[in-house]
Amino acid sequence: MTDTSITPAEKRRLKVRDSIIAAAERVFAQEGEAGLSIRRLAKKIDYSPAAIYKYFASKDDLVDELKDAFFDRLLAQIHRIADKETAFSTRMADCLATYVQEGLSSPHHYAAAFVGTAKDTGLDASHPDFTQQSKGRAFRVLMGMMEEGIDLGHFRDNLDPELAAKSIWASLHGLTMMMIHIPTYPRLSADSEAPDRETFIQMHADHLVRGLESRNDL
Amino acid sequence: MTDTSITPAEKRRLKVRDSIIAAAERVFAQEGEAGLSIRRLAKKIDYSPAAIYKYFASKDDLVDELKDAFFDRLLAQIHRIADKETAFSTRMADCLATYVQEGLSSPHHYAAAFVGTAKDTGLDASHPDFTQQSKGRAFRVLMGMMEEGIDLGHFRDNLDPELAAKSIWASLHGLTMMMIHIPTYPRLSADSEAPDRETFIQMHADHLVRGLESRNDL
DNA sequence: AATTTTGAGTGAACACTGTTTACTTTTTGA
DNA sequence: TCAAAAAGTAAACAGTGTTCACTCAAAATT
Repeated sequence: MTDTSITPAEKRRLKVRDSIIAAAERVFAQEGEAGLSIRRLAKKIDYSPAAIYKYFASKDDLVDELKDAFFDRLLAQIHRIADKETAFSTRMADCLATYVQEGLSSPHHYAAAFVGTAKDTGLDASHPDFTQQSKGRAFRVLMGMMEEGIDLGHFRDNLDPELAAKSIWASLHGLTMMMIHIPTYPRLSADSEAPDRETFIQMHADHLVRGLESRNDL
Repeated sequence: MTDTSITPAEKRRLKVRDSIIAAAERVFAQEGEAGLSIRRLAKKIDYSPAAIYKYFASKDDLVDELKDAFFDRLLAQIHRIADKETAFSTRMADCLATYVQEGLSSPHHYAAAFVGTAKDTGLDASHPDFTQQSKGRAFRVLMGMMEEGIDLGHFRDNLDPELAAKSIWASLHGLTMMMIHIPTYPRLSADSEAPDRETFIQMHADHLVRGLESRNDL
């Protein structure tokens, strides 16, 4: 039990590695990938640029780590809502809104997480890593709620849970991206009655849920 | 009438300018902004890199022109559908699908058009250029259909056309971006019954329209 | 305890990037 | 014809990610 097989050398190495990530995170959060240069990063932690390549194979690898960490946080927030035992409708709506809001809280992370990198497995459920990844796990939460909604009779029973979940996800993704890239979204003119972002997000979520609901007509 | 005040010199200048744009377009369409370098572009058209700066203030300016041209094409496609005199429902659904498909036909253009550049006016209707821009004009088409749908009684009459249109747009944008960045979207596993993209786009559009439709309950 | 081996860290270079500046050459208008 | 304007360029500046040969200190082995 005492032998955790972690030598002091490894401990030191991890410390340096973490300091690189921490510094990178600070820059990335504020300026995104464009503002994060290896040389700049090296200066910040008092190492040579080449040193960073002893810890990360490439800049992309380093940035991927930041993205993964972000998606872990996102997943945690989603679970914080999804695991509640509140009524289904509010739980669902809250989940959708939380997804967008968490994305907006780290716009650079969120946007970067969706531009395809090499090791990106997309949402291909057949990929071995899929269920392990935070992105995949976040999707499974959404898909689980989808199934619950269908079982409860809230949603049309002719829906394919996976496809419906992917449709919803796309819509959430779109709003998040719009709000990230267009600072004024969804403000109209300089009009007085423009809704704040939070209420617009809720409206959006409301539209999405309505699109799935079961009805008498048709 | 004969004096269009376009000198041979201006004509030549425009020819060179167009050749720059044409070459840039070819590279950009296939490799995106990352693959488009001024030096590479200069080689392709047999000019020095510095020459390009006699025609464009910056690379961003040049790329902006490509984006604008793309959005003009997108708008044209939208109008091709929207101006038809078919039934409202099919017209609306076709418009939404066309938007996504046109985005997918030029993924680099589409994705790049939404990362904010300096002169980007977003969707702020108060901005003087807003109605002139293709993006703004495309939005007005969508918003017009929104109003039509409400008038016809298809959509709930308590909807704000502008906000509803922006919600729909965000959802379309999301699906387009997902399909651009995740090559397998929305494929499930290697399952047989995975729908092709076109039917998924239609399903998505269907969900969106349903979310706006008027109903008896509630 | 001495010696070998491993690994951390580095300076300098490579091959790029967008952009600017000073300069030459060509074209145009008077 | 000649001055002025415009077109085009080579070279440099200030960056970028990355690699390589190298040093030096720490760990492992004898």
